[in-house]
Amino acid sequence: MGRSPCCSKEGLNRGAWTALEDKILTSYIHVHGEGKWRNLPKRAGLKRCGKSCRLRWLNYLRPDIKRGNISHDEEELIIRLHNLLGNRVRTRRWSLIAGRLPGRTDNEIKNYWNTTLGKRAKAQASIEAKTISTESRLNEPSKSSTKIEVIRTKAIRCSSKVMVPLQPPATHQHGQHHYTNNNEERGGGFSTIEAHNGIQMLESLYSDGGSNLLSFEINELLKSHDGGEFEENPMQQHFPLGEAMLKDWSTCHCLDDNCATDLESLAFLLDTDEWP
DNA sequence: AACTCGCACAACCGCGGATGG
DNA sequence: GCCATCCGCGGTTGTGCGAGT
Repeated sequence: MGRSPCCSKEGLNRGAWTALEDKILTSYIHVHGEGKWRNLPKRAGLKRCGKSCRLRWLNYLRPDIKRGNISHDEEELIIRLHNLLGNRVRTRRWSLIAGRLPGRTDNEIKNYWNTTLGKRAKAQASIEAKTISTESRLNEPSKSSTKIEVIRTKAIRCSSKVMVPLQPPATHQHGQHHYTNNNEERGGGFSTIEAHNGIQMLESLYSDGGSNLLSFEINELLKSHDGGEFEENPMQQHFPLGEAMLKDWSTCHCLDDNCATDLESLAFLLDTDEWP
């Protein structure tokens, strides 16, 4: 049977939107409101696909869109919510996260995760893998003859030299894309990876003592998932957010600016090429 | 100055759920 | 219940821009 395409692609504009197209779309929506995306281009006189119009409006033209860099608070919220929702396959993950961040779009958050936070997650995963590999090698010297592929990373050397604070890590410079709390730092203080299921995560969210997550719609989250059970989340290995960590974060004493100094030095160690 | 590379973000694409006839 | 259509989501791609060489 197959699906018919959302629109004929012939004769339609593609790529970047022009100022005139933006103006036409904005004016049309102001008059007629959102919705009916399929017919909107024809009615508005735009040579665009309806989906393209919808995307342009939702991600860029909407008046309540908040432009600018993701703040530290927003970033933490994204991470926490991603850990909560990241294992939920096709259950409006990004849109749910975006719903907790006024003025932010799901596309923006998704991009931010893919470009920034996701990389930190991967880096963290490599650190953990290397740490586990090293520890197991030390614990089992008789197996030294076995060829184990070890990826040498700067980070693992760092983890062996720098005692990672028990406190959760500090903040970054706002608005400059100058982050000092990359994920290596964030996860480094936890030598073990706590595997939480979603309910535990939710409980920890509710115990966070004052953040706006207190108003998190647990039922809304659960009702869209069959039985409310969470699958195993590989990302939780990347962001080992234990309950204690979440609680510590919620108290926000970790967010003092003066905490950033140690983490900046840690970041320097992670970045340096002087490791053998 | 010219070129390369990496990053950030806007936009596109395909799929699945919801809905109505 | 079946089918067609619309809407919305996540994954991916394309592109502009700044930094580095």
